[in-house]
Amino acid sequence: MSDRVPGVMAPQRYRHLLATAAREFAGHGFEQASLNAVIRACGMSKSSFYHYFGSKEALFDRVVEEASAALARDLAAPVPETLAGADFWNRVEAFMAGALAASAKQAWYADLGRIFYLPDLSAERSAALRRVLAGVEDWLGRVLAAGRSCGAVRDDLPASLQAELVMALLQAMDRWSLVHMPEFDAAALPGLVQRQFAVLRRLLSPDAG
Amino acid sequence: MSDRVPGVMAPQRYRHLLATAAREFAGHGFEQASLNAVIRACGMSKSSFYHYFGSKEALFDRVVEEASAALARDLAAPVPETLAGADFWNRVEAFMAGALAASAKQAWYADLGRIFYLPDLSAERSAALRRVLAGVEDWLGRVLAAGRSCGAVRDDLPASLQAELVMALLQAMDRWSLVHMPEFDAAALPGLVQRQFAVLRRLLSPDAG
DNA sequence: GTGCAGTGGACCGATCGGTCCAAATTCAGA
DNA sequence: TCTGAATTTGGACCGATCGGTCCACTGCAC
Repeated sequence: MSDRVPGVMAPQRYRHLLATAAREFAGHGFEQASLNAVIRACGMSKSSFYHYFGSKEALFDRVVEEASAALARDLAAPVPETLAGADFWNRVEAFMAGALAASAKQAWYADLGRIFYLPDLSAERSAALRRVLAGVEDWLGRVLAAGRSCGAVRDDLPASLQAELVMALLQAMDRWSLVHMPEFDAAALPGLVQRQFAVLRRLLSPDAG
Repeated sequence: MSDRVPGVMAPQRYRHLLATAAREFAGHGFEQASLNAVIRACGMSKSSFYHYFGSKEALFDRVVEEASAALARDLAAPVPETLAGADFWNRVEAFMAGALAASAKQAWYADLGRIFYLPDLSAERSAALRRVLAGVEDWLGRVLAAGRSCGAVRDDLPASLQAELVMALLQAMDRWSLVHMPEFDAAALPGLVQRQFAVLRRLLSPDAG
């Protein structure tokens, strides 16, 4: 009956470990996160952990890999070049709405978000995180290029700067929402999200809208 | 000849200690910063340090206090309400140019900047940092209010969100500049700074400019 | 039985912030 | 100039925590 496979953890313990680790890493960053705390919370002993993972870094990499893979699976990010056209901004908005809905559904995804843009310092240690960051950066860069190609995105600033600004704005909105959301009633929420999207659009659109 | 005052460190040693600590805190955040590394770098022993400071936290507080006091002295931030008027944006731009010039002059100020917006986690420990953050937040809020009162700043988003977005943008520009500045020749620099300011203005101005 | 995946837990060396005390240094009063 | 108190210092030491190692013991499969 048991689905045990040698060298592989039982699925539910594995999920529990990764979720606990994700929370810990998201909350404290890689260096400050306590591996001891994670395995303690999972009722796991040191030797058991090190039987399956080579190091704290390996656990971090696994968390990043699994979470980003799941997110990519759920998100179905469009090929950037297909966004170009007259309704560039409508397509972007549609994707963002979908992304927002998906990420609100899974705490797992929020942890991944906090992992990959809160602590710049953690990135240096994890090849997996660097890979994911590079992937997002590349995708965003191509989206911006597509927007420029159809006149929907202004070109008076370096694209790399625009990408950094977009990431910063999204992160700031996220952070603000976490803190101030409870103050707003649910009815005002869709309008707020829409106005937040409008901020991005205003930032990137050429002057003569 | 010696200007020794009981219970007070010799001025140059004091400055060296604070500067070293500022760099360490800015680079690693409060928790991850190594007090041992700081005093080692200053050729100071544990007991000497603890003779003058009660704790690592006290050192952090002192760094924040001294740096922010020096910055406030150099900056001469205008009373927000005096910015209101037809040339709100010109006044803001003038102030920002002055602030940029002042902060570029002193490495000390850059460290303070990194200290107070990179690690949200460090803020919880230091009353001094919380106080400075609250002061900046309050000042920025009043600037935004002044801008609204004269129609220079849009009011379709919560002011607290606008403040957070402004901080995020400034930080992102800062970070981007640190990385990408070397790629641009000095001639292109003033135009770039101007366009970065234009980004802020575009973010905050009402649609019908 | 025998072998091996899996586990508990003692243990390691390093680093952390912080304490303590005795020696060194400084300085005032005689 | 000597002396005694106060200030300042070096450095051993403390308990805790860290990531990581090691080994003996379990329990199941063949």
